[in-house]
Amino acid sequence: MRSPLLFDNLNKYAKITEADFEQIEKVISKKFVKKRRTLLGEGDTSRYIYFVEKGALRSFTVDKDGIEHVVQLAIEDHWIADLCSFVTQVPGNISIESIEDSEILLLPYHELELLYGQVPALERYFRQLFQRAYVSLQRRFNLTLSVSAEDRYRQLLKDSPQIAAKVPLIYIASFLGITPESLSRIRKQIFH
Amino acid sequence: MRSPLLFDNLNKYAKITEADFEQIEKVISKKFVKKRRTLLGEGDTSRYIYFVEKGALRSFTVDKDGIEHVVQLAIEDHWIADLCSFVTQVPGNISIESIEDSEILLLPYHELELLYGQVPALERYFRQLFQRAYVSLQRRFNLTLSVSAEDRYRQLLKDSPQIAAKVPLIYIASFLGITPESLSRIRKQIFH
DNA sequence: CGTCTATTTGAATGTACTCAAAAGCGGTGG
DNA sequence: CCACCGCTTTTGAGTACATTCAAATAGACG
Repeated sequence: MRSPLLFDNLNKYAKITEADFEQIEKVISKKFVKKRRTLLGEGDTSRYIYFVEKGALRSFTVDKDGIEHVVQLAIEDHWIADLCSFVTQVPGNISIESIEDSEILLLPYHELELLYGQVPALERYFRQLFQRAYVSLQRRFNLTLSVSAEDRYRQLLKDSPQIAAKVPLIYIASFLGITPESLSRIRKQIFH
Repeated sequence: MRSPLLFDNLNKYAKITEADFEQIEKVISKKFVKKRRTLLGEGDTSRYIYFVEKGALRSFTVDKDGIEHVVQLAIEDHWIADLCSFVTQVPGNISIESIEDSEILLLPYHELELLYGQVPALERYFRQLFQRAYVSLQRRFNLTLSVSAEDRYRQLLKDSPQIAAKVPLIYIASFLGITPESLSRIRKQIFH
């Protein structure tokens, strides 16, 4: 269960000692998933928050017409969850699925709550994580309202080149709030 | 500085005793503002989080073409702030303005941080407030991507009839992410 | 190789936008 | 009290960007 990737990530935003990390490791489990596997279905309560060690995941909702809307795209070294369901521990309407074969760390809700008391630095880490989530969502929402689909795609290329490079077009289009056809045309435009 | 409205609001989500409330009251100040006054300008650092006792406020950003985008509409009994700037205490890009003559309570950042240590129930209250802010933003974003402008307006009529009733059309249109002209036509459609 | 999924292209359509201008509403000062 | 001014709402006409529907092509995987 040694995960240098997670250890370094935690230390990017908080000071987590080796002893702290051993505590954390005890409650984390690792999962290998194949491509296109559902980790969390609509109506499930999110028991875990997921840390991507390798691969890529997406979270999405399904609207009344059956159209999927990608809420989040997560690659290596990032967390993903239905935060709404995770923090409230009630059933949510977000699904989480692997985009490719992936390796994931699972951090369970109740154990995390207990750990907060034992490892204060961890609470700071997650409080900041939630703050960043809010701020980045607000920024993304703002972009969606104020700039064209093409500029939003250019922004994504700049902000998250790794995501733009490895995630299939259909999911990126959905994440940007446009159709795959539109993004295909935008790409053609940009790259001649 | 007695504010029964705030006292009741705090007790809706946490158990705040009379003694707790006296502590809180000490750091709160009250402000009367005329219509169309700026409380927080672009580039300011948000020293306060505002509680609306009476009237209505809006927060908004201005994009590169000078178009305003309403981020939040707040009436009586609601908080409003540039949460991004408030929690980080760095300059933000959100402005806050009164829509009509209003009475506002100001809760300052540093005093709130200190109070957290003395009144644990207050920390719980604000943690939950931030969580609700995140969840409601996610929901709004989702609606913007998945349903038509007309359905979004109908949703607003259902969720926040008081806002729909008293806030001028231009701000509601901006909040919904459409032009005033479009909302005017949608309204005509709905109300014959 | 065949099937399933993803991407690209074309053509027609539509929803909301821009621009322009008129009408309505409200507050202020002469 | 009325006239004026600024801001808001409405209406009209033309437009643009992204959508839908349909179908062909390309890739991935067993």
